[in-house]
Amino acid sequence: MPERSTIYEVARRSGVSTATVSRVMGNGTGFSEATRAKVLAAAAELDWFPSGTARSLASRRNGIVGLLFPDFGSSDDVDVESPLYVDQVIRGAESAATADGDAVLIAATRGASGRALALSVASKCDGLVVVARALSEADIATLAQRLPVVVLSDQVGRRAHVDAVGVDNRSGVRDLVRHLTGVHGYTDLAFVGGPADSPDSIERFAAYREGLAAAGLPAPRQPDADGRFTEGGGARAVEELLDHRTAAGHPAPQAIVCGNDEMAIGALGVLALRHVAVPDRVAVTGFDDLAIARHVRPALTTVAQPIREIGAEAVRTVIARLADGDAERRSVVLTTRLVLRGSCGCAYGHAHDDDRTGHRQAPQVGSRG
Amino acid sequence: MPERSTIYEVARRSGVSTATVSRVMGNGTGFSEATRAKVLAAAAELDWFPSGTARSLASRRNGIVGLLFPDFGSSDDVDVESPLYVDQVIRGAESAATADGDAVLIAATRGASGRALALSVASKCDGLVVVARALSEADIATLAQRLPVVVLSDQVGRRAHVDAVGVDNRSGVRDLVRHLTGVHGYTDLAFVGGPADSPDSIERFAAYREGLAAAGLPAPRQPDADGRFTEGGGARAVEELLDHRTAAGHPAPQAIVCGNDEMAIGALGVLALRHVAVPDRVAVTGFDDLAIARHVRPALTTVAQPIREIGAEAVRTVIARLADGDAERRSVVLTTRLVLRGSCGCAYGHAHDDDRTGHRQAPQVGSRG
DNA sequence: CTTAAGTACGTAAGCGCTTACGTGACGTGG
DNA sequence: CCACGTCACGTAAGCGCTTACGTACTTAAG
Repeated sequence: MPERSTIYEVARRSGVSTATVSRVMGNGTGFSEATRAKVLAAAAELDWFPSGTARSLASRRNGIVGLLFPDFGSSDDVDVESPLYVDQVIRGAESAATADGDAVLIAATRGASGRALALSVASKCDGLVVVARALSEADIATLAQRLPVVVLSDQVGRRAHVDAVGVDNRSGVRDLVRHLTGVHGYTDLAFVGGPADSPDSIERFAAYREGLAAAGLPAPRQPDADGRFTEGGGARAVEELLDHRTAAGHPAPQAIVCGNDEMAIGALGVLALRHVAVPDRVAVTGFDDLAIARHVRPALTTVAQPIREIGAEAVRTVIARLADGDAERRSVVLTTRLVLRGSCGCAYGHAHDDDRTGHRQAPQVGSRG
Repeated sequence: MPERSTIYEVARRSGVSTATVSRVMGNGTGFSEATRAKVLAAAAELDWFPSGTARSLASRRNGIVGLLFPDFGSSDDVDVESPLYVDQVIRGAESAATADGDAVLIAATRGASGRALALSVASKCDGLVVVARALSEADIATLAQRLPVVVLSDQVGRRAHVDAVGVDNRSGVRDLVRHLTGVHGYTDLAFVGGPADSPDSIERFAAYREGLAAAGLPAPRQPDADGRFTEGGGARAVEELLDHRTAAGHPAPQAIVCGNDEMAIGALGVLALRHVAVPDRVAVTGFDDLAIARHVRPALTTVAQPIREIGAEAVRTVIARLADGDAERRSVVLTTRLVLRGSCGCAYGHAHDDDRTGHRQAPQVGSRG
């Protein structure tokens, strides 16, 4: 790389002070049109543009918001946990940040390396978005006293001094269970959960139980199987579920409610291998409404959540907090939506059916969640 | 946010100079164990960790590599172009960066806003990865004289002073066409291309022509249709293709070779709607081997490319260049691999078949590619 | 003509670190 | 006992910007 020029050279070359150069490149007031032209010309001649780093140090803002997410890929071998979810969050975050002139710095916490990585990232950002399970409570607390932190998909409202963005898992799952029990009349359901420490998984299971209770059906204390939120895990969970039932002399459940789409897809695979007809013999549902959900056969009935919007809203929340550090603590809860396709027993068999969906509500924003 | 403490307070509190604090927090030599403990204790008491920004300015390195990618989402309405491809690149980049203690700053260039965004991002990074079509040649040149730039999936070796990472599109597509013509005996093929300015699309079409020529078949000058790399675009392209053929009194082609998986999936949808049996009446193939390719029915025959690895390799190349700016220009070409599934006419009908694949070669790294 | 309010700058003091260079203490070989 | 190398630090000069403050000049009101 050639020697970089600095604001001093630009200032000298255009016959003004560095302050004026800075003003021209920055906020845009306090100089005449003629001066502006001179400065821009000098900058262009030298191929110069201001150093973001120096700018950040002087102005105490660098226009970077960090995004920390968990990556279980390496520890979980083939069953890479839903990169799709995080990918969507990333894209949403990026678009909200770019819309504001900021950029997103991403880093995955892998197991124990969390704290050091988090500090390193935090030291380079104005604010931070932390996806659930990426960081311990203690680490979040440490960071939160240095910069604005927004937590994603965690039990909204649990923490003091930390903003949160999440979705209404409960009403989505309740609608789903009501549909399964009410419309299809299933009475024998099973739930395949995600990791036991996943707030989303916990909430979804709780809502599943509420749904069963509301239908007058008995509800188990624990998920019937743990699919770890992965396709492979879901497949294994369903295999065990089926084997257990068989061993106990029971038939397969009428419906398998999965904690996310990936596990549901794993379930579909196992059921196909075992020649169990879906949805005729067993219905299967997911959660997320990933793009893939409409492409599997039968197409997956699921609960849609606005994943990109979660990422976007998180970044907006960080930016808002940056603008007003004393604002009241903020909890955003985005709504979910039941998406009916073939796998629950609704009209199926056609490729590229229009989805039949529940109604959509406006997002709700509240404080003290 | 409370007032942040600085290295000065930590130094005073631990009874050493700021230089020593810096040494303890940084490179890790030039102090005794006792001193180290004192400094760390003071830092912990004050909840202090060094400012990445200040550190960057002083050390002329910030451990951030930027990733610029095009986002055609907004301009293309429903047909968001393959976010999946970029998502994978991002994840690959992230993992390579994290492995090196760096982080990745991402930003999407949307249409004309490109240059300003690029400068803003570049000013915050040590080096830059630019996905094909994210930036103009001129802008890349400007940036390249300030920091290391690596271009992705572009015609490898075209630019001076800019490293590149790409895949061997040609051999993948040639293998594919040989399979289609040789094994299945198809003689009437059609090609659905991506955007005319996409280097990948151009290369794949060129290889398609070579494949046809090698089989002694006539090759068109242009792709038979343009599907813009999107699912919706692919669907429309195939509709037009079919209608054209019908209008001209010709039958549908025996095989439709699509420039990427998403268009192939769109094709599958249209063919299903029109009750054209795949692969019995028309075979369909893609390119990329996205996760979804194995889930559609029939499962998609496609050419796999190591997308994550592309992102990872790009970051590694940036880092290498940072370490040795005078090293020879570097071009990395990763290999592709034919993945045979049902949609080309090979064994089909089972869910979760094992894929049958071509052989895998070691990646080739060369210079002056 | 005087005064007050702008406007268009320039001066220079940082922002919070890193690091080249210097210093003193200590050990070691001759 | 001295010269010299090593180690553990301290001193202080930046890194390349932003911005509070000050100054000179212009304009308009009184």
